[in-house]
Amino acid sequence: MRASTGDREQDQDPPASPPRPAGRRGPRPAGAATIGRVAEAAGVSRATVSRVMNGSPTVHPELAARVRAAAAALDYEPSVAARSLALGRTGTISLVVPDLANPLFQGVLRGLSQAAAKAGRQLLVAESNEDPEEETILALEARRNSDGLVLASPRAPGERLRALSDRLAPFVLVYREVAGLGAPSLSIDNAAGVGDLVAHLTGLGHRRLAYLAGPAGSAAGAERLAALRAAPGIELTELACGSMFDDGHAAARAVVDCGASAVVGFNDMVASGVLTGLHELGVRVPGEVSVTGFDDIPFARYTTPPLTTVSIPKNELGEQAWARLWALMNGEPAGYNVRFQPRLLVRDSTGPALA
Amino acid sequence: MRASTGDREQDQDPPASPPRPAGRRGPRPAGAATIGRVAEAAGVSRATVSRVMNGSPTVHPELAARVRAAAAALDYEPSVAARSLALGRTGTISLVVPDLANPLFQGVLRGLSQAAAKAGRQLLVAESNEDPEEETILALEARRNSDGLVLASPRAPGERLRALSDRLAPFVLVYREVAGLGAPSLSIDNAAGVGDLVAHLTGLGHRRLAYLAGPAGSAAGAERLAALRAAPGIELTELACGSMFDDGHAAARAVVDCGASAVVGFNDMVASGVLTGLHELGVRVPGEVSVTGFDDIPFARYTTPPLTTVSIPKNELGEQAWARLWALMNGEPAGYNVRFQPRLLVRDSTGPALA
DNA sequence: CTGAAAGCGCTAACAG
DNA sequence: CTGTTAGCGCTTTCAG
Repeated sequence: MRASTGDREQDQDPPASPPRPAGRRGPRPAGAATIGRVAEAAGVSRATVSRVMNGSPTVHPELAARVRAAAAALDYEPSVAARSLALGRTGTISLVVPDLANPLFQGVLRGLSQAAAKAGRQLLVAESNEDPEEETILALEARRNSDGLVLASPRAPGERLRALSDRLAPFVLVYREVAGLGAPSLSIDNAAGVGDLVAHLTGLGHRRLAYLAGPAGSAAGAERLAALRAAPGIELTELACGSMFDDGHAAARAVVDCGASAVVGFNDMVASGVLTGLHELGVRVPGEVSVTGFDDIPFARYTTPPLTTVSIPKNELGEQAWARLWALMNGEPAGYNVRFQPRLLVRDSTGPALA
Repeated sequence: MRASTGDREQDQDPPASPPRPAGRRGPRPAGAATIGRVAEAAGVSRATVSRVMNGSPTVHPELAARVRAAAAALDYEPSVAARSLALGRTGTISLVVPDLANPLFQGVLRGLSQAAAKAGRQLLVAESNEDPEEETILALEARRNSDGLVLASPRAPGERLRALSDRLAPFVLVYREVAGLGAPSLSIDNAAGVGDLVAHLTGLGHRRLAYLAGPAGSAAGAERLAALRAAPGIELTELACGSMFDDGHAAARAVVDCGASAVVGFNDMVASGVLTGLHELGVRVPGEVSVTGFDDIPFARYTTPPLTTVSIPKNELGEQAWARLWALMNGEPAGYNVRFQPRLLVRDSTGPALA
């Protein structure tokens, strides 16, 4: 990367829009239409308007038509707040994640967003910036503004989650399982994923593996490491590493030095980081060393060479979370926890070990 | 990409959580604490509790303490719905985008999310799946559940936006500018970006450029193409192309055939697609042909070679959108539109043209 | 500095 | 099938 140019921004166009009075009282833009006005205009009671607006079939067609006409004429839009108060629900659910830039959470965001939309529910989103304490606060807050919560909190102490459980309910936990929690959880079977990876690698003749360990706090990282340590028939070198591209990039040297024939990255970012690092060092992948990742982020298909990795159902986690939450919100039992089995995706970054 | 293994999912753990009654009335979990109960417990009026909860300084410290104690003892949490109804605002703003998987919108999502959080506001998110019609519906709906809206609607007809303007206000438009709209807009100066790119390329001696055109509907694409056509001193070949990696990948052949010494991608995805395609064809980048992208998505730093591209302030768009919206919500004038000037990022995918 | 009372806009029994 | 009547839980004048 060499240079860069360019200004920041630049104004233009004349201003507009008259300043409207700041602190009004009452929700509506001014003398906006209420159910009462519509009732009056249509010459019926508010109850009838309410029924029409909610599609009750027990209203005489003619009246219904009159009401609809009046509503349209007045540009009537029901007040969500009033509705929530009367109904006791908001029509909204919320999602709290550590980091919106992380593809893992983007996946559940998308899945959840679409599932919720399909059911006509709105979605509130909050991000904790990886702060577990903040996470629980946000969760509480988000929960109060909605009818249910999907929580991704990889690092908050289980104890705290259990303590908050009642106030968060109904909610479902994703990417994690906490013992004794009264909420369903959807998680990933990291051990199985690692198992598949190791089987693939040993099948190709690899014996000496290097592991690019992720950040210390990560529960997923711990599971993956444990599984690796427990894997039979391999000789493991653990290399400290973060979770980002640059961490993997920086580890390339150490990888070649340790003499491993295959390197297992904590996730796809560090894996593509080593990929680049190895390329720079003139080490051929998969010719001289094989590289694997974890997660199958969108980017993983497009590295050179395309990354062999373990795919986890990110979107599906979101969809399933919706299904669970929906059940919970309807008073159905939480049901069994589920642990998704990852899927090995063999691409071109792995090959036979040198004889 | 060769094989794949693995199951889908797998149950475990016994169930739990007693089914609670489905259709109750009233918001709270059951006989939850209301302001009234707290008042009673503290031996004061509801008005006083309200004052305390809202930090009014005009309450006797002792009373305040009693109230707080009672509230804590009862696990009191104010009803957001009731509050919204009485106050006339929800404490929430909303964001509507075509596609949550798009890095452009993820950027404004993050920027907006953080800015709103800093101000103690919640964020509602909705995604239209690229359907302009749906977009406006969602926008209306989202707006009703919040105090303000940030809308990214690259394809909805300007006419429709103008028509809806009143009902959407206060709102701000991002990545786009619509004439005669009563709302501020934050957009990108695509022509300037293209200008920088062309200057860079011609500076390196390139004369024959190929342009990988984006999808037809895109306003940004149109601006970029127009700027390219207007650029002096170059010979331009326009190649049909989409906006995805695979589109760029597929275009590699055509690029070499047309004899251009530099190829300008509609965005970073197609640019990295050609990068890969050219690599496969044995064409050296930037040795034989130079490649540029647009947007500076996170991935762009990590392609081989790293992509020369035009960076646009995605997060900042979100932050600024918040600032504008906040002003609007306080009855301040909409102010001038702003058009962000992109910044050329020269990395390693561009080099001198062959003599 | 505190309490009483009147809503915010909508829904849901319950009569008719 | 329609209207009347109570609220949902909180805020906010307005008196005291």
